[in-house]
Amino acid sequence: MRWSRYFWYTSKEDPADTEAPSHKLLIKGGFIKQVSAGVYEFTPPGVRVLRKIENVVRKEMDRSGAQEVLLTVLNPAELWKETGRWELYGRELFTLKDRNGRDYCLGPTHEEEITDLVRSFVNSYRQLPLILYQIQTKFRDEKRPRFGLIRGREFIMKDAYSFDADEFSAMMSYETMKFAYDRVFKKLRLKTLMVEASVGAIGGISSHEFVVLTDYGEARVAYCESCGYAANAEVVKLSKPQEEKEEERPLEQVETPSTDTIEKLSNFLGVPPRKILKAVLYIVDGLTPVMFIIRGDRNVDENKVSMVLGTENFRLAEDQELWELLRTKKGFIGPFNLNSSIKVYWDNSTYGVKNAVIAFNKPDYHYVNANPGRDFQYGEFVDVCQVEEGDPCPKCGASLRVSRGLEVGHIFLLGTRYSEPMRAYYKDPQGQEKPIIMGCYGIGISRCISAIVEQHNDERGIKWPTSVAPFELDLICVNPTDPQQKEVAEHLYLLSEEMGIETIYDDRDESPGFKFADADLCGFPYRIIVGKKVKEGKVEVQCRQTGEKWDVGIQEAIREVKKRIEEDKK
RNA sequence: CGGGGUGUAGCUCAGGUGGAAGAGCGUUGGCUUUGGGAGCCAAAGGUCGCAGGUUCAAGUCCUGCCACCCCGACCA
Repeated sequence: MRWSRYFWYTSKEDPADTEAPSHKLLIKGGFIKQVSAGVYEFTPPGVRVLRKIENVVRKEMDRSGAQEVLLTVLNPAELWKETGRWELYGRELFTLKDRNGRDYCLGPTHEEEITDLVRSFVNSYRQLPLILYQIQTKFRDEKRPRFGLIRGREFIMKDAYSFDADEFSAMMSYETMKFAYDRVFKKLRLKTLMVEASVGAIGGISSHEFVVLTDYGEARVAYCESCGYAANAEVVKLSKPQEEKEEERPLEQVETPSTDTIEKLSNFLGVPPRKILKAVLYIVDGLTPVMFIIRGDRNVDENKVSMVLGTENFRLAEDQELWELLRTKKGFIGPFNLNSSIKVYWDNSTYGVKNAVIAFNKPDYHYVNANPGRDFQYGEFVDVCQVEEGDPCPKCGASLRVSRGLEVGHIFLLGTRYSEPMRAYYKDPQGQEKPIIMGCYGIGISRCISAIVEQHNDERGIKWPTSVAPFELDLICVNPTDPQQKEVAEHLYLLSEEMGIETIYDDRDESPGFKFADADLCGFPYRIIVGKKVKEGKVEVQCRQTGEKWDVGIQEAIREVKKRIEEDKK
């Protein structure tokens, strides 16, 4: 491809309104252009990267026996009503009506549709197992799109669905996908961590996420460097700590004016936050108050709360509700003198404290030196504590590391969540009707572009792994007005095409620095520079990943680059 | 959905206290230049996010709305 004719425009200036390196570089490098919040266009080079990723995924899916389908973007509401998700999915669902007033949505995921497809053809155990997949644009009306392709409202996803006759077979399908995912991410040069994930309120059986560690992810991931345990922070179990050994001091009521945060209270009393018992009041389903007591230096993990409550429909109580329910205000909530209708849960972290500070619903007062058994009674213990760096690994007890991560893949053994309500049944060898066991497996294709850039960039720009680079080779003619340079460059261009190298030939009439800067920014794995040295029969080869550069004879240049490209792609 | 911020040329931004719409980059034409985002000359380019209001006069002040970005809660 001759750059002078190619629809590819980079920017010298950093784009405004971008934060994440991948977002910045993809826009600056002219791979994508924003159309509205979370909606992006792909330019020709952007599409080339996208297609390469798709093809890596496609190849590994096909290799593991999955078969490609193409479902629809426009989904009729009826299917979604069959599983109840028309209501459950909530505001994330992009919905619309046709001219006759019939309801549709733009598919955010395709369990309903694939189940419908399968139930209409599969009716015998002989037709199972089966794995179908598609690569399709999805739509989710996200509350907050973020970081370019990392979280869009329109995005491209590979979603696969497995159909099995029994749970054992379903586990096999699950494992097959797990291995396929490992291969995919290896080929994309994405360092991922496979973490245990929440099976969520829909009650799946098993679930793992493939996570890229980066500050611009939205998942919190905990992992153990000593035993290899890794999990989404929300599923890491934290148990009761050792009982503290400390002499019990006499209980006091202390006036603690306007200490409405743990920090203020801790400073005011000169007591470390871990000795303070914090109470948090939630309102469930808009009416039922539920109180959680947790150690002051810890935070409530609302994902864990939803597990305890069995619903996601809860929120923190507002100031007015605190007054109506407890006659107190924020900072002075405690488990004392409560109306019996208020359920109180004690987080495991509160176990065994001695001489604690705790509020008792009297504004501007706290108890100091409160001790369990003597001054208050524990109730039901739960685990709603957000995991922090250094917490004990639930497998081996070593210190956990906690880090932000970007979820690029998710595998989920669904069971019969969809097949049951949609009556996707098959007849077993005994002639019994049974629901198909399903699994679903996603890879965020467009998100992977960002993830790769997050892991492969430097201050000059992107460093694409060869397997996904828009072009493998950037051929730069330093001075196209020099007939000798021009001739050599044209020759090498033709030769590279002949050798099957994907080459962009930078024949633009621009200054050398301009072309070099673009080469760095756009991240081609290899660069051949045709410049002054052609007089000595040499050109320069550069490798973007390693930064090495060396001169080679004009005749050897293409062959040498070809060899390296082949190496990279293994 | 809560909190914060931004909106002026294609892009990045400047425009105290109201008084003729600006710069750099990019674009177009010309000349020069060619190993790290070149130089000189000339030119084109604007619904100052939108709608109201105050005022002799609004990019600037007031009200409402919209869009986008960031932080939190949620998804690949």
